[in-house]
Amino acid sequence: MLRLNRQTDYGIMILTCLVREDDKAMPPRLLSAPEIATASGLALPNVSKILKALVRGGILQSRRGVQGGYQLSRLPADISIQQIITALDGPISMTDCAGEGPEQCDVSSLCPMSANWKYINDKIVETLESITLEQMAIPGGVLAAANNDSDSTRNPEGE
Amino acid sequence: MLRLNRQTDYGIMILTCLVREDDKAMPPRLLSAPEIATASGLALPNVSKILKALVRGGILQSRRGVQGGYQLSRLPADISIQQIITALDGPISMTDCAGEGPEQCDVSSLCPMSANWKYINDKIVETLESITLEQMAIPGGVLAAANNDSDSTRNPEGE
DNA sequence: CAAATCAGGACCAAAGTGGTCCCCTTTTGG
DNA sequence: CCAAAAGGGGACCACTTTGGTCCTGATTTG
Ligand code: FES
Ligand code: FES
Repeated sequence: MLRLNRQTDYGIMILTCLVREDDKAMPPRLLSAPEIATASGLALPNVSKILKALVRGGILQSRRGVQGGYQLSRLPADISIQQIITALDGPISMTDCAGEGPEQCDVSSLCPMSANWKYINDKIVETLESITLEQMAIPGGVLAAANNDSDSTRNPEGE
Repeated sequence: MLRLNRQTDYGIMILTCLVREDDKAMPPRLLSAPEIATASGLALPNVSKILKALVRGGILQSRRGVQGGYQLSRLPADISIQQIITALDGPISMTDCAGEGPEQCDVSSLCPMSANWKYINDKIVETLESITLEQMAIPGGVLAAANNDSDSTRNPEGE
C-alpha cells in the first residue's frame, strides 16, 4: 500500500503537538517525555522510543537530568516532512534500484529501469521535502500553500 | 523506507519485458507464462502469480487453453506506473488518515493532519500517474520527458 | 548522594511478505 | 470426446519486519 510505518505517523503527530505547545508557552521550555505522552495521548514507552529516534535524526534536541526534556532543534518552518520520515523510517527508496549508492539490484545490467526509478524516487523526495512541519500542524496548511502555486499541480489534459 | 513490495517491482520489470517483446514481433502475439518467466529470468510460479494479479487489475488480458497466454490490454503509453502499483500493492495510502473513504484514524478529531495527509497522498499519486509504462521501458525515458517540462525540477543546487 | 530524566538496546508477540504448490476451468486439436 | 496445454483462484508455510514494552546505564540537578 506504500504506507509509511506507524512510528513515523506517530512521530509527525507528536511533532505537531510540540509545535502547538511551543506556540502556547512563548519562552520555549523543555517538555519531558511523560508530558509529551500525555499531550499526544500515546503510551509513554512508545513515545520515548520515537523521541530518541528524532534526536538521532537531528529534529529534536534533548537535555538529560532533572528538568531535562526535548525541544525542536529548528523552527517548524525549517523542518520538512521528508526529514522526519528519514529519521524514523530511513531514507526513502521505492525499490532496490532507486537507492542512492551503487546498491543496484542484481539484474541492473539487463533492465533499463534503474535511472527511471531514481528519477521517480527523487520526485517523491522533492514532494515530501516541500512540506514543512509548520504547514502540517495547521489544518489545511498544505492546501493553503498550494493555492499560491496551483498552476503546477494538475494537468488534466496530460503532457 | 517507503519501499513498494517486491512483487510490484518484479511486475513492472515483467511488463517492460513484454513491451520489448511486443516491439520485436509486430503482429502482437500472446506470450505464455513460461515464456515470460524465461524472458524475465524469474521463477515461473512467482511470475504466474504476478501475471494473474495484473489481469485482475486490468493491465493484462489473458486467454486460456492451448496457445493461450498474456498480452497488454492497452498501449504502453496508456498504462501508468500508478495503475500497476495499485494492481499489485493495493491503493496508495501513506497513512490511515490519507485514505480515500471515511476510514480516518481514531484521533482524527484531535489532530489536524488528515486533510494535509490526503493532499500529500494525492501529490504522490499524481506523480506516479504521470509516468507511463512506455517511458519506464526506455533507459532514461522519464528523464527525457522531464526535459520538455524542466521547470518543475526545483532546487538545482540541492543534493 | 538521590532523584529525575534521557540513551541505547534487548526482547518478544503479532502481522506482513515472498514464494511455492495444488486443484480447477477453459480451450485447442487429434 | 478426450488428452494436453494453458490460465484462475487460493491455500500454505517459512521468513522477515514491525510494534510495543522493558531494562540497564549515563547524565544532570540540587
Ligand atoms: S529491477 Fe533493478 S535495475 Fe531493473
Ligand atoms: S493521525 Fe490520523 S487524522 Fe491525525
